[in-house]
Amino acid sequence: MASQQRLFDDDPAPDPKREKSPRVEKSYDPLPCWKASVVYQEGAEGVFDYRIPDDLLSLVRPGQRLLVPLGVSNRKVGAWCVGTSFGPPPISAKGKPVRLKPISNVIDKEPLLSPKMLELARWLSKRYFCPLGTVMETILPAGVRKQAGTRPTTVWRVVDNLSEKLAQLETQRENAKRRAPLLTPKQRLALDVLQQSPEPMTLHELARSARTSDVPVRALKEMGLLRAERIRRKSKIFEELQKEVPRTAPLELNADQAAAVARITDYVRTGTFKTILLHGVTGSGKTEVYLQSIAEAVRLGKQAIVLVPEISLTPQTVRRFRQRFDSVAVLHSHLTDIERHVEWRRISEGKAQVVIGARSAVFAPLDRLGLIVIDEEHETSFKQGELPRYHAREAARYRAWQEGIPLLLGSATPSLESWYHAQRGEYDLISMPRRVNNYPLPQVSLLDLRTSGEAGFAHGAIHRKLAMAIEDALDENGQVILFLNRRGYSTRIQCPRCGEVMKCPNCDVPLTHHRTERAAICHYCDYEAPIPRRCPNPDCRGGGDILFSGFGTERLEKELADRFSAPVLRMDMDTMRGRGAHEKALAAFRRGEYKILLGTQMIAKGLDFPNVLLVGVISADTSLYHPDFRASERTFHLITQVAGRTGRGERGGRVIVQTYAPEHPAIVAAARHDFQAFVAGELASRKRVGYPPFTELIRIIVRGEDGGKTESFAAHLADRLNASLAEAKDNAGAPLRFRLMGPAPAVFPKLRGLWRWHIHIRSAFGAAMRDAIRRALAQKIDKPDGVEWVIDVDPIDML
DNA sequence: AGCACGCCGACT
DNA sequence: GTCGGCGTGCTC
Repeated sequence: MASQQRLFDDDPAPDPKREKSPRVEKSYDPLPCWKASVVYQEGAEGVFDYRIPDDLLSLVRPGQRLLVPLGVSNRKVGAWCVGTSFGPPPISAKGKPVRLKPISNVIDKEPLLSPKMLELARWLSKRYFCPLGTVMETILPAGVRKQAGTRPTTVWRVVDNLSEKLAQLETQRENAKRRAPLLTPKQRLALDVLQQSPEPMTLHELARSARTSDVPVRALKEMGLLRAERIRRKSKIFEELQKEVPRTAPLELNADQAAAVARITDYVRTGTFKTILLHGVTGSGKTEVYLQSIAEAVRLGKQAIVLVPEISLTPQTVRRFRQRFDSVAVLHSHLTDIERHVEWRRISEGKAQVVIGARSAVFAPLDRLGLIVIDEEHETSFKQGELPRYHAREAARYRAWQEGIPLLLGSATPSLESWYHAQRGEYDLISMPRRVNNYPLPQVSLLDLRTSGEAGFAHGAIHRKLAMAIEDALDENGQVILFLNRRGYSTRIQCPRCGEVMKCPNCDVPLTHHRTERAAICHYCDYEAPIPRRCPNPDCRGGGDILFSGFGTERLEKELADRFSAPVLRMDMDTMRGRGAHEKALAAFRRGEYKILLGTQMIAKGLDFPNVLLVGVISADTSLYHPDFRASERTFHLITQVAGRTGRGERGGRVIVQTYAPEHPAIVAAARHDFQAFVAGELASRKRVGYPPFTELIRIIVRGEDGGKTESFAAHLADRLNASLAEAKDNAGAPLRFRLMGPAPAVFPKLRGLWRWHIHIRSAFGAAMRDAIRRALAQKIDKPDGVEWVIDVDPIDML
């Protein structure tokens, strides 16, 4: 402490805090060493390097999670190893070499993500503006991360130098002049059992296998003949056997299907990256094409991923795959953490031939991939609505490219994006324009609500002609599906005198009257308010009853019950809460316990009931006038998909579509089953206005409690982006074109109590646009408190 | 996300 | 003068 001696009285007293870190640091010797590059599981963004200490050198590999010290306190945090290298430490911003801290420990013994999955993660991170650590956390299911269904256990094996050890003990025994043999018969037996066992055992297991108590086993342990090992063991549920499903033979293919399978398997056999768009009308037998194409991949010793929309991932779908393949793994959001962990392990151990699942199953850790299939590829549920806002179709394309394998996209109504690429010859197009068994597509008639003679919905949601058709279908002992994409009872609660509509205080959207809940409910934030008796507006306090108008499924259900004697099943988010409710309801409908099925989106797709003779669309226009450039496309998809739910048996089927816009191209085309006409018109109009698929689109949403702060920050962001885009344009060798619009108030300017502004950027030069945005965001952004913002690349939700 | 640093006002 | 308020910025 001599150095702390004070030379002058006015010298500052030595600061004890400084003692530990002397002002003059010993210069750090930047010797090259083994380094691990990591990204943190949460917290700071960016890649950081750590020194790999010698004792961990053989244990650390990319794709593993590590425990590393962070910050001055060196608290231990989880991090993903994204690379290892030998070399000098990196240079800090101040120009000095960084003093690398050593890794504390490994979390996983083995890498959880392969180098290829790491590459995929890097690509996702860049493309969707998402921190790499967050992407890694998404790729690995939560159940695996938490090692759900396993617990740490001590297991024992026989020591390696057993004979030596025994000889030693024998000598001791002789020296002690003990007459009894070294090991009792029970001990001898237990030791033999453990020696024979390929796996180490717990003390309890060993005692049981040797048909004895734990006394002899403990004795062996005391003698030092057993060696302990700490491992994570799977709990019972993990060992649960996969249900045996009776095998069925492949169906006979028609000419279209056979040709499709031949084309697809050609790419599978040669191992060629190619995106194939399988355009097959509803009921054309696309699933059988998937099954037989996958069967070929399996014959070649390869594996397949099948992505389906969450909603159609029913036990029936899964059973169809289980009937054809020995080992099918299933991944979807309704699994428990443990179930998902079980499936993931089976997959990563190479035991699954086919993985079927929703969006995130695109990350299934298969290493002999031969084919990826995306069914209903136009479905918007393949886009994740939160960080990372990836599209499974794009992630799948990247994987297919990585592996050199085909990606098969199937749909009756392909997305405009995929169709456009097929038109340009970038994707292979395979058409199946006929239904299996040559069943005709159902006849679709439009019911013009403007001229139907009954003004609006005043007399109910079901018009005379539709009601008659329902009667006919029921008379023939058939079933009916009615589609109405609105939950609740009445969609508008209004004062008859002042006209005030009851709105959500957090979201500024009209509240929906829900009868069962006896409340006015906001469909965006779940705000609930009691139904007022009279107008709550103090200036009005008007007389007369509150006016309820607009139809939801709840009200339609009541109308059906009043008008028809047939049993009615309602399926929407309100009636289908809880695990398995969906499957149960559909099974009951299949058994014929219900004659009429009415519901929202969730009944529009995938259902296959041969006895459905009539499909009714209550209001085709609901989705048509959204201020969203995809409104037409969505409407077309919906009507086509719903219509496809009938005519799936020998008895045929018909469709009635109630609409106020019977001339709208999307509705006309859907009624004629004319996809070609629809896309031709829609593509032309997208081209005219410069929207996808002719440009790529990026949306930036700014949200905040304070409307003014939110708006001004959005404006600041837009300025910054504009500057960066302009710079990119100037520096480019070729002419680039970017269009930035906004900031403008979002379609719902206030949601969940937050004001919302958005900015849209479009360009045919997607990569250049993303680069320019990346540069704009690389600099520090002074974001006011209480304001948040997100980037959505290729957004689906434009509201 | 946590933690230190630092620049301002209230108090011994 | 010193304590502590929390805004700012860094973490290998």
